[in-house]
Amino acid sequence: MTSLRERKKAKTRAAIRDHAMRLFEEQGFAATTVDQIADAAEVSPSTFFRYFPTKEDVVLIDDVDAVLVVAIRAQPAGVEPIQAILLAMRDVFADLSPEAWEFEQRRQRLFHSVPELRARVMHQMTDAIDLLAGVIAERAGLPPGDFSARVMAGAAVGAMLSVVPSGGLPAEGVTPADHERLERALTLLQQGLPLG
Amino acid sequence: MTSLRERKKAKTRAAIRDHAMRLFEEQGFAATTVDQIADAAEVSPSTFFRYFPTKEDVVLIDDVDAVLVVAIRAQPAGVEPIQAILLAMRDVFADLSPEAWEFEQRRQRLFHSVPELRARVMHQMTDAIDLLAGVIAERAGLPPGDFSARVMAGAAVGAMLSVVPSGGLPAEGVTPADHERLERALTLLQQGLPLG
DNA sequence: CAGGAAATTGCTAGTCACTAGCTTTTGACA
DNA sequence: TGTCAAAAGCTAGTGACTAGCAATTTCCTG
Repeated sequence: MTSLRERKKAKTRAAIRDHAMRLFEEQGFAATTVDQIADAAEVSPSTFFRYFPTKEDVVLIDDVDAVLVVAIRAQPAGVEPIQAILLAMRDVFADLSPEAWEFEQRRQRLFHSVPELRARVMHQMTDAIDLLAGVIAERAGLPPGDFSARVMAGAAVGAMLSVVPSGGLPAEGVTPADHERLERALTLLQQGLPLG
Repeated sequence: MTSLRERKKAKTRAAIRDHAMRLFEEQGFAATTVDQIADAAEVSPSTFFRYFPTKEDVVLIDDVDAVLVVAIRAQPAGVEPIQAILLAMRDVFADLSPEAWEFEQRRQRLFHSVPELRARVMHQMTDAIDLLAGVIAERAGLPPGDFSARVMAGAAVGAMLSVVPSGGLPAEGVTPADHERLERALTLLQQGLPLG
């Protein structure tokens, strides 16, 4: 079913992304030019921009939030909202292949060190809150856009964010150590944020 | 005490910012070039960059989080953390002069409509969490860096963020309507996030 | 007030991300 | 094999931002 064209396109996309990641890791994000990446991937600079709208986008993925939403919807109806998020995250992480896991870690490392990328990831947080708010309201039988569901979604995302000290949306790639902290954070939130 | 030099500098800075804001509002952020701003403010483009490192920074302020931290520290010792945040915000808003308030609203409107700016504001959220976590731990007599304090800080910031549907850190400028929602959000958080 | 140090500004020339429009190549399919 | 459309390359820009140098302005001291 996959035509030659599609296969080639996928290969080009992968080549660009791989060389970009490698160069970012070797020389840093800012010091790597799009031309260098294009050269390494043996495409023209214009082709680079046809595949990725900006240099940053090479390391960003699109539909991660959506995956989480699906996983939350898949939880049994009786489960409480925060608990459902927690279980859903476990499912998502359990489904990660070793390669995917390793790739996530590399990306996470990049996010960690490059401010511009961190900013972009944060930006997706608003969307994450929107999505989560929708799912929470849905599960609780509340109208979409319900304020209390929104606040809970915000608190959940914020709690998740606090786990990775220097930023990075957990749903988008976390190290194993972070994963455990993530669980603890959501558990705390579930218990009404006890201190100490 | 203010030398001629300092006064001139302040005036130049204000001129650049005012003209930039005006042009952004009139023509949009992307459509406004630094050269235009420089022309309008009657300085050279290089001078623009001496005052503001990037075009975005013209609309961004620096120490807003610090103000909030001070206000939280000023709350009486017995008050619970979230409550302290709530009271502190009231104090901060009460202290705003009418002009400052109006300026904040203009900025808020810009953040609302310009994705790049939103991203930058979000970026400051991590710092906000760090600061808040410190203050919360301090007030609760916990060691700095305490995990539960961090999670609470994250949840608080997230809850505040959820108030403004399309982003924008509340502490940095909110419309009056937002202010009321902000209070409600923190109250909900305080009550352990009841739904409905 | 003179006159030099220090700060501030402007200018020049550049790099790099990104866009628009056009031509050339290459895979698809009759 | 010939034709059509997708994809890649090329050219020429724009605009944010930097580095370094020269001119100007404010400040300070004698």
